[in-house]
Amino acid sequence: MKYLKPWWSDGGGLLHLTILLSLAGLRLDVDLDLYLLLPPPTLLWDELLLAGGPTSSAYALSPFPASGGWGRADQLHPKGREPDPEAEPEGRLLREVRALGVPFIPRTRVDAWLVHSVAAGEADGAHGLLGAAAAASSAGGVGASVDDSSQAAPGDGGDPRAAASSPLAAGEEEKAPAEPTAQVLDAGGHANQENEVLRERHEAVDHSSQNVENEQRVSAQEKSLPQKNEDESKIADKPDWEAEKTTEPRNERSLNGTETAFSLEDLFQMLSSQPENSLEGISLGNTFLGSINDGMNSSTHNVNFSQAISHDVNLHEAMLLCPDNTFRREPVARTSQPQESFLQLNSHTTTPEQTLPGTNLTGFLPLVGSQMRNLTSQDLLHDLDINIFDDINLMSLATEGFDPMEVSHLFEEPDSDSGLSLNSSHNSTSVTKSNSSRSVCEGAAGCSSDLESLSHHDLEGAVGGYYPEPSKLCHMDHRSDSGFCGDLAFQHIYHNHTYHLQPSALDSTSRSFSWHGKSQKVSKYLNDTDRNLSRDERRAKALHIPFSVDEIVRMPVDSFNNMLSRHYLTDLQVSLIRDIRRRGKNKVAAQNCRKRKLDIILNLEDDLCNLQAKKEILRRERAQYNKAINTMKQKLHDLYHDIFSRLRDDDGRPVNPNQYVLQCSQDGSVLIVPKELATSGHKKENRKGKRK
DNA sequence: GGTGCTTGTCATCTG
DNA sequence: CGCAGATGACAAGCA
Repeated sequence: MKYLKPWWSDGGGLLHLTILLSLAGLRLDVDLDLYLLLPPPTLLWDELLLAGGPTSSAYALSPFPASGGWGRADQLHPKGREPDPEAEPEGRLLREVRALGVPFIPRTRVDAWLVHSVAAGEADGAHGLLGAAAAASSAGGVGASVDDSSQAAPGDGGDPRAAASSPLAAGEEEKAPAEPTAQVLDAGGHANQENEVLRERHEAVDHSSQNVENEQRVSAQEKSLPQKNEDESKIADKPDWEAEKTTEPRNERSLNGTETAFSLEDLFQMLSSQPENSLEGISLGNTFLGSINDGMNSSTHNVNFSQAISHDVNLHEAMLLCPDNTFRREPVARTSQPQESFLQLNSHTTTPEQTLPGTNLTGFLPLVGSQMRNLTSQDLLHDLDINIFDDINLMSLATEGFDPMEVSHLFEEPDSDSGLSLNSSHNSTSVTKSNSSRSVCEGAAGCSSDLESLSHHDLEGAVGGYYPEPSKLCHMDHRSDSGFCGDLAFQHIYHNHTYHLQPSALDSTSRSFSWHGKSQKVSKYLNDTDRNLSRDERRAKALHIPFSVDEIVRMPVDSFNNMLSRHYLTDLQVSLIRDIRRRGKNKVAAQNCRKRKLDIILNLEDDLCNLQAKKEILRRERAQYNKAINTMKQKLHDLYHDIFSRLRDDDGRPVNPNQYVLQCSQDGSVLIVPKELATSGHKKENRKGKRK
């Protein structure tokens, strides 16, 4: 049995924690006790271990072992029983952190992991961070360095810091083998160990292909996991989009693990190198959007910053897949903490019930990555819809004149309108802002202490305006479940990014518009201007409608109604939205109608030309026929007189054509008949014909 | 300023 | 009956 070393076991861990917290300037009013109370996110792997699955040799990664060291979670915290934080070494950490007066205390596992990652990465270099990140991504999202068996076992009561070696050393010796991703990430120095671990796993699952490539085995293992693990089978039962998010990213990370490590390190180097403006130093717009663009352009190098911070997803997954769910808070408690709204907004990749409670502001970094890791091509579009812009909101908060005290104040005062101060932050603490980042911030600055203010920011993002009366505008149901909030956030944030397009642009955009593909909105949004807004757009801006006009118009009926029902909108807003939709629909209908009318007119003109041509042809034919008829009449007349000129009666005198007519009988003989008889005979024949 | 065209909007009809 | 689309009529904007 091998145990993982606690991240704080590194002597520099706490120092780096302090550094990070200081440079971040954040105070996230963390209840570390709660954080420490959370059961380890390793139950997934514990389940695998207990099930004798392929991870039987995997290390359980837990940042919350009872002994203060990384250890087997099942030995650390019996399922369903929460450890006493004060009785555990973590309490010392908490006390030390508090004693240092650090304004930032990780509240959540994500925070802790983030801090830990930075600490490990700075202490160990890129590799340490890489290993931690890899382990985090692989073993349930908790970055960890693997200690050898000599490390203090859980529950032995040893001081983890005293017993710990550097995470790097531990990581160098034994990379967290909980998932192949870690080996892929650290393939440089641990090929043998990787193979060993993989071999063990394959033996455990009686896998036939032991000689295949590591990647092949990795993929095979990953494919076999859902079949052997009950928890993962739940993932398979999820909808496709959800299943993809829970399964695909592993391959993604495996493929891009190296880039992930670099990006992650770069991220935190930026953090470290710019203490005062650390968060601003992260060119969110560039990094984030760059990742988006990369993801859209290429599926191979798409994940930059996003992937680097994506490991938290496994933390999510591991926690979410925790069978006993002891770490979850009750929904009531969840709703009682407004700051969790951000979590809910950020947890779309999971089911509403799977949201990670307590994820605070710092959680947005990994969460961004969690959604971005899949954003390779098509998935990017969908994930953008649901998740990314939520994260933009959060990250933009960091880049937009981020005032840590203000933010902490936001978190402390859920009902205040302090979220609106984010507007003022545009010209307050922000040193320099690129246009792009500013656009992002304006469009998606949705981080506030409560959902209401969040919605206001989203409104701002949607309409690019301000909030003269924020409390009267859009209201979001933060009392509803997290899924609601997630979807809500997805909707209004997603709406942000086509909003200021000119009608033509909107039209052109909307033609390629897909409810599952909105990546264009990112770049469109960056070019956002208030110029040439239509009347409805201005109206929407005035009322802070959190949706784009184009979207309001083009949204399917069901989606439209669903959208209205899911948002707390004033009657005025609803009325305006319906008017916008009606006018937009009618505008399109009028355009279609006119086009159709023009088409009809053109068709009629064409028909008229064709008919005139046909008429002319017929007229000419008629003239020709009449001419032929006249010719034949003339010939017949000539022939008639020629015949009579040659006829002689019994006396040898010429026959008068005025008294006689030629009559052809049925047998072909020609008779000379007096006209009286001929006319009477014709009458009789006519009568017979009429009788017949 | 008048004119014709385009476009948006409203009212009404239609399926 | 409600709704979305179609369409006639009107007005505004523009060249």
